[in-house]
Amino acid sequence: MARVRMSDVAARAGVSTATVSMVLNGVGSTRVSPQTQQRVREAAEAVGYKPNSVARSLRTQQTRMVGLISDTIASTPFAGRMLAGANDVAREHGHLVILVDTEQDPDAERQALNALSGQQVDAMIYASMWHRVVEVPDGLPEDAVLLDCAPAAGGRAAVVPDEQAGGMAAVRELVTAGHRRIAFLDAEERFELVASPLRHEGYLQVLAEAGIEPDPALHARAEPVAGGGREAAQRLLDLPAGRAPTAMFCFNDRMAMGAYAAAHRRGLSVPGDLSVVGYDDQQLVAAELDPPLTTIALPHYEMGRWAMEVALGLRQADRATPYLMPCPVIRRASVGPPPAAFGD
Amino acid sequence: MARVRMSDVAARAGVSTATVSMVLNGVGSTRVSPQTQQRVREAAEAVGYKPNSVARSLRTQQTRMVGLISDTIASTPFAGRMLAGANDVAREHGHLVILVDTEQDPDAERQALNALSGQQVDAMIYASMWHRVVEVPDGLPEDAVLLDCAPAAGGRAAVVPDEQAGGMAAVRELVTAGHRRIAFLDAEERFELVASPLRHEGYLQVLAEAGIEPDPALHARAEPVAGGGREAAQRLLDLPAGRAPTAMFCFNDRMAMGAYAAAHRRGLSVPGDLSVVGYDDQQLVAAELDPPLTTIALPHYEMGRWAMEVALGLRQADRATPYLMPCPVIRRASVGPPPAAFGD
DNA sequence: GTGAAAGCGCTAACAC
DNA sequence: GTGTTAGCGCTTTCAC
Repeated sequence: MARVRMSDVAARAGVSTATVSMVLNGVGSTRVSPQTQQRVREAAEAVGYKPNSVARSLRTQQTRMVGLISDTIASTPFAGRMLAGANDVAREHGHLVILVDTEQDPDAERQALNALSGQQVDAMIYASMWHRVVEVPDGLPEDAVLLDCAPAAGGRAAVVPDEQAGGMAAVRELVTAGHRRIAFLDAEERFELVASPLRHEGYLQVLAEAGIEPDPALHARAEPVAGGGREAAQRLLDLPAGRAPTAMFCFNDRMAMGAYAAAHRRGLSVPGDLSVVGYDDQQLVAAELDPPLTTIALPHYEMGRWAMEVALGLRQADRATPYLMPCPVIRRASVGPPPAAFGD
Repeated sequence: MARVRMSDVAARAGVSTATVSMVLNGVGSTRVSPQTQQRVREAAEAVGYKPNSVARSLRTQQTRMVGLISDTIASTPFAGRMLAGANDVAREHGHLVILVDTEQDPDAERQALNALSGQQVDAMIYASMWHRVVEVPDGLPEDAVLLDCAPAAGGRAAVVPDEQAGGMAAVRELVTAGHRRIAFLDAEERFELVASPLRHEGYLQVLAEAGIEPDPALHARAEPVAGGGREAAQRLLDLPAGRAPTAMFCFNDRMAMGAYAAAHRRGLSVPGDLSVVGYDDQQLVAAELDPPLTTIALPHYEMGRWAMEVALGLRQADRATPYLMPCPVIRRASVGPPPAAFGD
């Protein structure tokens, strides 16, 4: 079954292809008579006409496709939400997204850039699967939008999570519950996570607001995984009574998972004896922990939407500094008042 | 900066566009003189020529793009691996993938199908983000490949995990370690997971091979999440000594996480007192548990590759029955011999 | 060994 | 109101 073309519709309706084109694109609504329009539509329906977007793209010079280059779609559970956000906006506006995963290979990146520009995509998004600062590859169009990463050199539309505000929100949960000895289980510096100093800054700021003197002993660092969190938490819990924390703000949910383990090992209950706040809102971890973890969500879906909106010109972006997307707090059950013994 | 076309290269090299086309596509290598080829290549380089694939596609009637329709990319941590597999193969063969997420909305599905066929994609993959049986939407091309789902009506190329073999492998781990009282923490029937009866079948089969009489009391069902796993495990552990299991094969890693919790609550250690095997190999759960969980991996990456290979015609598929992709066992540290008390 | 010319399926000036 | 026509940028016969 050969594809039916516009000329087939035109022939059947007894009009020219120009007329068919106008009618089907709603352009000549005022110019073409209603009867003709009717006839054209019926003919199109009858022969099962489907426009060929390749031909249209060649003619109009726009493809209604946007390229999305990502460094590693596979290894992060967040990728999906980001793609979903971008995808939704694209679909809402009649666009398709071409996904290319470069796996952090500069070669693949160049190739992808070439392929996409050859494909004449209308816009491009360059996405990182975790918040970082990137060296923008040359060849990336000026108007490409950076998603979950900030350009080392600046001057580009970009969106990243507002980590500092997120850190503040996390610590506020704890301060509000009455805690004064609040630890920060941070990632080790060698991981070079841009979120790390930002969240720490937020932590310090809220302590200051609350008039709490930050205790350097309460700023622990470890590998940002469950095991690291457990070790760090154990060290903290080993502090002499009165100096030990009654609450922990963890760099991520996995470390929080470790903090739970450390507490349980010494017979402490969460949140009875120890309150815990995580970061990331990783479904598989945060929601399944017992008790469910209060945490700060990374706004991946929203960032995906934002990036696509800017890419499609639906929204203006300030190229001077990345847009900071708020990180909402997800209240579950791991925060409570400090135990009476440490009450004051 | 206007795009440079083939005619620009031709002009600069002093040849016709036909010649440029041949040279750049390596078609006329025998026909065009080496000198001319050289000149053309230099000219192309000099003016920074990038072929316009839209025009090429219109002419050649193939776009080197494959459409990948998925039902929910967002909500599963596995989506990424599947996409990565498909993407890798596509890239290895000079293709691009257009990703469309329909969020299980039949309307969006129809739209996506239309958009992709209008886009003249060379092939199509229809992916489910968890193993199920699907009603294939009409309009899906005959030669589309189903990924992680089986067509209700049959007759299509499809790939799904070999759940039964996976179940067998899991239970074999336990039998080999010396266990005879092995429980299966299954998902409740209301979830209608096609994997569930298949894994159960594998479980029964290995018990039979090992000459172990299956005890219906050891086939527990619960919601396939951590909480469900914990409850089911508790019930099992409540069985009178001698009837209680020394090992548990859990429908998924989250339930296994619950089984750990149940064991810990009653002071049992894993794997000292209780051996546990999961399913899925969810990185954030399986690897971070303490001790790390022995589990069966879902071969998402491989299935993604397989689907793309079939889609691109690099591999033949039997349309009569879905291809069963093996699920490898991932040995970590949650399996050991049964405790001496229950030794025999 | 190279070029001229037709045409992929569509849109948009411009005629009438 | 509707049709004619000229391309969009490329590939590919066919002529020379």
